[in-house]
Amino acid sequence: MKHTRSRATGRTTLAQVAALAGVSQITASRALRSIASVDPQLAARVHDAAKALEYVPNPAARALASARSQSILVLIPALSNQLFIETLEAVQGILRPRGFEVLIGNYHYCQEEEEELIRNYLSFQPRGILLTGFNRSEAATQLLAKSGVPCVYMMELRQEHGIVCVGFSQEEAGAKVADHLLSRGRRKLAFVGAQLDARVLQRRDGYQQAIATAGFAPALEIMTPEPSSVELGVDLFNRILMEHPEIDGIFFCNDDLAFGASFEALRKGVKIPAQISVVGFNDLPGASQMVPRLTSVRTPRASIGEQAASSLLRLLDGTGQDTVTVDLGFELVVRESS
Amino acid sequence: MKHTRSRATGRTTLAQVAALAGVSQITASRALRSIASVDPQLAARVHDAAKALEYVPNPAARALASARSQSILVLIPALSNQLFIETLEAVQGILRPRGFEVLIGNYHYCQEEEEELIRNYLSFQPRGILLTGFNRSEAATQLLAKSGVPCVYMMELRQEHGIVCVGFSQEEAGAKVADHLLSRGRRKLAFVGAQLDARVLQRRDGYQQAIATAGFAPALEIMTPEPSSVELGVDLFNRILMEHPEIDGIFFCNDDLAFGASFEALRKGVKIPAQISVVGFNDLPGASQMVPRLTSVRTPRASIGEQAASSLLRLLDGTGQDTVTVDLGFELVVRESS
DNA sequence: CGACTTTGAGATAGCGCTATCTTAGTAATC
DNA sequence: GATTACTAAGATAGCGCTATCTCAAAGTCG
Repeated sequence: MKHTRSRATGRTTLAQVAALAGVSQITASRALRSIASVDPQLAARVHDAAKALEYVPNPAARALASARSQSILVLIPALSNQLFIETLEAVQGILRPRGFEVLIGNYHYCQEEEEELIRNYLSFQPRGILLTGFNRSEAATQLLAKSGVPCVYMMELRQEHGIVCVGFSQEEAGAKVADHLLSRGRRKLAFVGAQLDARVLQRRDGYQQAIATAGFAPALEIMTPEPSSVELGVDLFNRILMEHPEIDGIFFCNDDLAFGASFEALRKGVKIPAQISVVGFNDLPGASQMVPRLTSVRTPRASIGEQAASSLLRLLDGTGQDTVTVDLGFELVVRESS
Repeated sequence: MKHTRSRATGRTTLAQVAALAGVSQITASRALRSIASVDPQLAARVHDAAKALEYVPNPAARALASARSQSILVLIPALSNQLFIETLEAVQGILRPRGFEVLIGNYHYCQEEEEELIRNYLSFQPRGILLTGFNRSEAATQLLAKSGVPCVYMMELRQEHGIVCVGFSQEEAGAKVADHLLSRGRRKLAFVGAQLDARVLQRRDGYQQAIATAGFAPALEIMTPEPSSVELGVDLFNRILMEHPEIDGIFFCNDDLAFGASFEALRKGVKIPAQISVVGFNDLPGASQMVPRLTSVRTPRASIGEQAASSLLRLLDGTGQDTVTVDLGFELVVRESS
């Protein structure tokens, strides 16, 4: 007897659907993929058969035969930051309904890990990749280029041939905060950055530039590679109070830090904004309820996810340009803390 | 000429590795999968060849040929809750290094969506599934059972044949909070629950039971299906102040809500805990820095993710029992707010 | 020492789909 | 009306791996 593997997966195959519909397997395949050259009547028969048999295509077989998957990789630097979660949700909201599988790669703000993730996930032949910013290892960049997989960059902007990106100007946002603090009469400004990713540095640059343009000079800059957190905000705020009592305005590059500072200020009896103005970044949920309500920069992270995913989709179906820069802007939300 | 599909994927195949190593393809396959019956010397040759050619296996081909993938599905009710993010990170920390691909399914606390996700992801033939709690649609349960894919349940406990679960007793946690508030002399207790998922209800049950056991009765219960948030905490706290001024202790089923209440209390000049004791749940980052520092129940969400993933792995390689209940406990962290 | 396990490596045959190539059948062109 | 040009549906041949089956070589034993 001819040998046949018995798998008993119990799953319906395309062949069964085709048989029931009375067409060849390839026609069934074409019908289910809505390929034009199939007679509408035949297509309808195939769809009915598929429904009747509860047919579910096998993604592995499809990927193997067509050398392309239906998955899209999203690389983000952290899940622990609410910011990226909102972006991710928006991305999924666009991609999943369109039948794409969203693979999430969290590289913990680590270039080596990002490179490793790219290497790994590239073996899944993703249809496209959504990346956060432009700062990555040379090897990672090479891998991406060599793979030929369409990429869309999120969060930062860069006008360069072949780059599709969706974000806002981190520099301008930083500048806006500096201008705001200066407009409040603050002159001894401190910049507090944690995590030190590329975006924080860009905000810092814009902020410094704005201060310089206004004819002043930054008074203090604290940059720490530690991840941003409420606790860290408490510590850094205390450090500023102790070591730099002259500071009258602080730009925390992340709301978490500003939250911690606000708590500590309440505890220490330091008046915000009377004594020190505080500005955060991202306008995370809760910022508006802080005591005092926190001035922050509202970033369009959900829209970024949405638009980036849509741009990628357009790139995939060929209706998009391969060089686009979508600037979604930001909004300085002025509240009590400044 | 014989027709051959030109794909130009440029990717090395197992056949090339086998050729370079001078063995048959199947032997190369076995060697790379570390299957015992391969001569160590041959295996070494194969590994060298694979490294030299930068061979990366094709997951689709592997999945198709073996009728099993290397992916594991994790279903969580929300990404927006920091709680689940920590669980997720822990799960990935265990699974990814072992070569598994972690598929994340977020069902937004919606049974229909969970069912849909299960239906969809099951077509990827995941090796295993990590689920949150036991509360799901009948259809979803059926799908899971029919699929035969090994499952591990997180967060809740249920001693039942064939169930592997890792979590803690939500009831006991609720009871512990009630006892604590009573021990502080609080007698007019309010329970505030949002989202109304199964776990919140379990905490509520334990809490009520404990109050009854102590010979008292709950004074107020606010349950809203809205998602938990700082803003909601503000609103509900205000509602309690206005409509139930007699309340002297509140158990917020989520820290978010307690955060909002704390802010509003500061703003309104309501003294916590002098006038009202406040207890949160989950001990999210920030709870310890709140003003006043928030009493909360620290839940072992990271350990739950870790242990659940490990249990699933054991189930997969056959070294685990199919009925296990791992109770990781919880800890009431008493701080200033009570 | 010959019949009988064990073992390890290779040969073969698909997994369930889709890319190509063919081939009838139909329409268009002169 | 015969030649050319399309079209739509089917036949064929894999995609890159692994499950099984085969078979020769190497033990094992009474």
